[in-house]
Amino acid sequence: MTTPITPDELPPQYDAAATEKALYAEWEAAGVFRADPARSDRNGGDRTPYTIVIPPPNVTGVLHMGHGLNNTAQDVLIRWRRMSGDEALWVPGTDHAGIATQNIVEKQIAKENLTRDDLGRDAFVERVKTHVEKTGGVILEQLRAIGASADWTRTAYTLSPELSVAVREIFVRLYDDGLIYRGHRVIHWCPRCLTSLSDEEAEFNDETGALWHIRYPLSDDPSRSIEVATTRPETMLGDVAVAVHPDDERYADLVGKTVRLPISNIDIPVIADTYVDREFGTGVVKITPAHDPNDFEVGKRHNLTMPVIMTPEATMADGIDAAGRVPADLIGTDRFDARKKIVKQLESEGLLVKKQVHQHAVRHCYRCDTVVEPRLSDQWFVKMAPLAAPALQAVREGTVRILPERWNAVYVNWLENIRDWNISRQIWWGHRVPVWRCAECHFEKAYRVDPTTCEQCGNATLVQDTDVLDTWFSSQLWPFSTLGWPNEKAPDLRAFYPTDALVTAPEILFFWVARMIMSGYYCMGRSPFHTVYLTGTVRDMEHRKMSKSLGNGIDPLDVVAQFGADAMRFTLLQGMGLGVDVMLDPTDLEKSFAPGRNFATKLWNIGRFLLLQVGTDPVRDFASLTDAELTSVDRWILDRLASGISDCDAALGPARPTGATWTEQERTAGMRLDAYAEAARRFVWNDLADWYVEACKARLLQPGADREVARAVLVHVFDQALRLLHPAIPFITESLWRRLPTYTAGTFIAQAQWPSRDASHAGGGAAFDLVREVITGIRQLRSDYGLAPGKEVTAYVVGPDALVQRVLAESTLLGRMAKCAVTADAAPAGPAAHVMLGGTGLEIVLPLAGIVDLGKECARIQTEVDALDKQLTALRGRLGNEKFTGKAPPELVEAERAKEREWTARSEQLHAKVRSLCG
RNA sequence: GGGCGAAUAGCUCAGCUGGUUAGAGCACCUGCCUUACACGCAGGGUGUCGGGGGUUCGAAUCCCUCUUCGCCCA
Repeated sequence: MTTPITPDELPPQYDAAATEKALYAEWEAAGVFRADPARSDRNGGDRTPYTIVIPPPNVTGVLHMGHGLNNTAQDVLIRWRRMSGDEALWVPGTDHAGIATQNIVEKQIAKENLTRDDLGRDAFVERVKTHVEKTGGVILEQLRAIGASADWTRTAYTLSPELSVAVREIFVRLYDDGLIYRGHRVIHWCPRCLTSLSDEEAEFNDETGALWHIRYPLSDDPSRSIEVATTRPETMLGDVAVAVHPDDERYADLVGKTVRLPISNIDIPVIADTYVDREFGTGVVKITPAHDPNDFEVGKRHNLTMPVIMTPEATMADGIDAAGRVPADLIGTDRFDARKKIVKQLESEGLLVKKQVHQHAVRHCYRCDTVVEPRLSDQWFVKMAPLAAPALQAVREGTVRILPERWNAVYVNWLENIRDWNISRQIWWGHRVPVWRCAECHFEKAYRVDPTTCEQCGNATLVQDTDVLDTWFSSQLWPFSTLGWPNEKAPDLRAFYPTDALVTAPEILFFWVARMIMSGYYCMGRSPFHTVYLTGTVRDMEHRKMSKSLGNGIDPLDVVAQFGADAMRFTLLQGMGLGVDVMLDPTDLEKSFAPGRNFATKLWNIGRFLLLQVGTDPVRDFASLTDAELTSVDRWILDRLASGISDCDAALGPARPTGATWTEQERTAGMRLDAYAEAARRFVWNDLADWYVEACKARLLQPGADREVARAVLVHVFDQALRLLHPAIPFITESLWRRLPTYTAGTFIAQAQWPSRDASHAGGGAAFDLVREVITGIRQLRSDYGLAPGKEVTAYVVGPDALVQRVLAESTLLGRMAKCAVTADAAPAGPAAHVMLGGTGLEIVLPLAGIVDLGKECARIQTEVDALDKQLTALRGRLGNEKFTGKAPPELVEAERAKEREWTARSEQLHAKVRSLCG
């Protein structure tokens, strides 16, 4: 049963707003996106699973164009595999985003003049929970608007009870394996967020700063001094030594003596350590063990004290081991103000030698952009080297491939030099570190279930660690925690792990991707996926990354509202070359999304034509058509369809490695989403619309057997085209597909079979290709000679009889598409324009008395033959060169010979024409 | 400072392991509202393949070098 079509129902412009929401609701209600673990062949089913886990957006986030790009890519893959018969699962969900979410709520309560300490831990966490419940998940709703075909029944959340169990489980395992430990060292500290950060969370920014050269007088001889250089003078209050290189003769006699630390006025030793770079600055380094990671190492080697001279908020204060170091007038001063004051004081005391402009990289908090302060503290760390080993091997041996390929080296380099991961954060929003310590006997242990009494001394005096875990500690489990881990028997886990492709931005290769691979091996013994596809970045016309702070973003929902989700998706796909950034103009959405919008409309109108012309009457079963019934145009479009399908398949696949690891060839194959979009577009627009639909118009007007053949082929080809395009353009394809006469009620194109190449039609297009050349040739002449578009002309076809007949057989088409009658009669004498068909001997003569100027026609052909002869001369030169014929591959030489024969024939044909025309 | 990548049409990019008359989309130029579509149709390529050198019968493609830009890491 099909819905009757009225022209009103199909306006010339597709109305996205009226269609998309309703269609999406239908898909969801029908469970089209729901995966069933029982159908996975890993659970005894008959389908190969194909799984993607979404990079979970921040729970309070809103959709931006980066999400649009990323999720369009994932949706194309998942829809493609779903149609290909895989048990396709796309797991959606959100990340609790510890620091980011806590920051938002802290800002909120700041408006009420409250701090989190005013509320207290429990009340604050409740407050964040409430906020998340209210605003969280908006982004998942927005993903539906762009057509994301995720299985919403499996929506996950990194802070859900289920995933919290997973976090506890891996923590305890790592702890019991000795891979989680408490470390006392200098870490990156954000004085605004008041938490430590991992190395990855403290991002480098290149900045122009200053290098101050400061004189530290010798204690026993203030007339002599040693000069140090620093970019952070305020830290000198925490200096415990100055260091020189042991082989540096300049300072050899000073090692062992002490110098007087200015401002604080205490004596500190001069020590020798190979850490010092003799070439940098003065070759003397001040050692501040509590406020610099390198100095910390030096301090440990030399058994130095480690005074902390700042508060967590980075104001100056006497902290641990720092009594008497910070002068009274600096206490409570912000670090940067203190820097100015200290420089000023040094200057007035004549201890400032000079100030140099200095380019250096300064670490900033990735969440609030505050300058990170290195700070000595106790933190929990994960020992990474043992975890990194299998993850490194996975990429090296090709179990996991990273696309674009160049990221492989970046990944390998990072893992080879991996450092332990600081996982504790001094915030409240997140998974609390599951370690309890006994206040009585100090026994300490990590627990899966909250303990009540100390297992060593039996006292009920256990206190839980107050830190929470890095958000990425829970995200690293995402590919298996979302599937039911740690329950190894969970049906989803068995059915869908390992997953297949991971699609994300290169920025989080280390934050997230590498850690998922490591934890995948640690917890599951296998890599969580075999393909990492790193998308490009969405940028504006000045190539700046789109961002909230720059205000150069584009809201995907605006684009959906104006042009439809299909138009947005297609535009993004076209720009999505492997590793290529996508440029869009936030000030001109019309221009930016015109390509997708135009194609969406084109597709809609092909459908409109077809539905209105073919009608709703039953069509013949395509399979029942005999070869004899098909016309040359039918054979041509079926040939083109076969190529189109191959092109799409080659661009997208292979979906997975054929063996346990990717072969050299497979490793870089597929995932060319732009090539897929272009191949499908080219087939639909340039082949189907421009030629086949035009060629069918006359056939559809004439009732009879051929009309039924045309209807059947048209419907079949369009059905196949819609399927090819569905992953890219889900909404329009679905709404057109259900209106086809072949539609079965209750079915969805989203679940229809992906087209497979029908080789029986391959190569069947040659006959019609000749006709296309004739039409194109005539159109060129018409254009060259400025014939009015409506002006009918007569073409006289000259040449080999078989070819002449072939052209005459398509006279209706030539009349329609070239406004040209054809005849085999002898052309009348007089000026005429000519089309010579490459090497076939076929010639089309258009007598155009009064229009064609003999001189111009002569010159036109002369130009053509000159260009050809130039190429032909080069070609003959090559073929005459024995070094070429001797060394080049034989098949190439043969191809060149064939080309020479063809060009020669054509050249002769043209030369003959020139002789007859130009005398 | 270390490593990696890129430079091809006005713009964004394809051109894989050397061999096609160097391509696509957008933009642009010319002519058309040919009843599916002007968000369209027909025709048009507008290029010193960043500069210089080398290897080769043959280089956009490989090597060296310079210039410019980008990314990752410290």
